Amino acid sequence: MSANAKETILEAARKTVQAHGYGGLSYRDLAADVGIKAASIYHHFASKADLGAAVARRYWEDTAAELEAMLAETSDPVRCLRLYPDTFRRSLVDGNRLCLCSFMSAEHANLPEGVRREAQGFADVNIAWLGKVLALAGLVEPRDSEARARAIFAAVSGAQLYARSRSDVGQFDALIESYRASGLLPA
Amino acid sequence: MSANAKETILEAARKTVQAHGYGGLSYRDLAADVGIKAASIYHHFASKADLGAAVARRYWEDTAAELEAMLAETSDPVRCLRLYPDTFRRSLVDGNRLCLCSFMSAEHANLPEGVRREAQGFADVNIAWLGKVLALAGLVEPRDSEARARAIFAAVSGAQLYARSRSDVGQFDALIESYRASGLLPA
DNA sequence: GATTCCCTACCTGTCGTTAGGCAGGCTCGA
DNA sequence: TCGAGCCTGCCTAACGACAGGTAGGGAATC
Repeated sequence: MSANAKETILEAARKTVQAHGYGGLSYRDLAADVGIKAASIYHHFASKADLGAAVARRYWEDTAAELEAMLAETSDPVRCLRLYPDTFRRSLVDGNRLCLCSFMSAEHANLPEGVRREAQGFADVNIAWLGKVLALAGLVEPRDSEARARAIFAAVSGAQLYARSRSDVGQFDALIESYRASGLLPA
Repeated sequence: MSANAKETILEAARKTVQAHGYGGLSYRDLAADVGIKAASIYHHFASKADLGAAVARRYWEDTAAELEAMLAETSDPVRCLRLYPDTFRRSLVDGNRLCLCSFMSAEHANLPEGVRREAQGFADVNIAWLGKVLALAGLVEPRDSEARARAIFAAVSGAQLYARSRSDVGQFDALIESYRASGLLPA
């Protein structure tokens, strides 16, 4: 447990926040999850705010790497747009979890400043990537690509939120399909 | 204070939940808000779960009435679709608040069953109304109107969530405009 | 006289956080 | 090679604050 305790804590905390939010993250429960005591977490993170910020930062870093890898692998922007909703879909499949950024956006008013900032990073990363891919695909006017990117990100987030409220991934799939039918996403 | 204490509590609780969620709703703070003591709330609501369910129920009832009134007033479905995002916009303007249903959807895993059910009622009401209006407007195939209604509801919710995370109503307006430009909403 | 509405006082449990200690592995001078 | 000292990672125990909820009483209303 010792070697990568910090990583184990980060991972467990991420999963908890995606299910119960930052407010639902408790040092005692988290410690029990990873098999240590609550006070021991303070050896790795100075405060809950520090932990929250670290979790959110790791979340967008991982996502940025994953999205870049996807684009590098296929180099087909339209296919990338097709695959994009899958990251959100996976959270739902994995225990009906929400995007960490969405949960923290809801909790916006209760969040320490550092946590808030890192949570926004996730949206920034997604929108930047979508904007780039949309420009590569040439589906929208270049000057509209960032606005469209934001729209796609917000809409997919909303779809995940709705599907989660029904504990039904099928609802997510249907919503994405509707986005394609309506023209928000390429068909 | 006595005559409509229950109503005052419901209203104050609704505003708190829209800002801090069900988890962020505390009997002590709520009591202080309305000018009584925490224990006195139990004369009106038997438990926090009861209060939460009542707040959510009132929320969708009010929304249902408001939407029906709007449709009855203008009887122009396209204009109704144009005005629809305004309900969400108003929450943002009023203290950067979120839709109560969206917040509770995020908190889904932490909610008592009764609260969860009433929170879903809001989405049901919105989707049913949107479906009806879309059918009246004849903008989509009748058999697609409910799916499109769901898509609009989810997308607008997502837009509100994103705008809130930036404390910027302008982002909401821009997102709605993008939805119109892309064809999700009529232009 | 019963009901309504609110009160004070208190219960148990959980929260984030801190103080202080203990065991094992590291470095480094004698 | 040995032991001293230090760092790391974890522990137990406790702190004050706050949570939801309860018991029981007092005053006004019907």
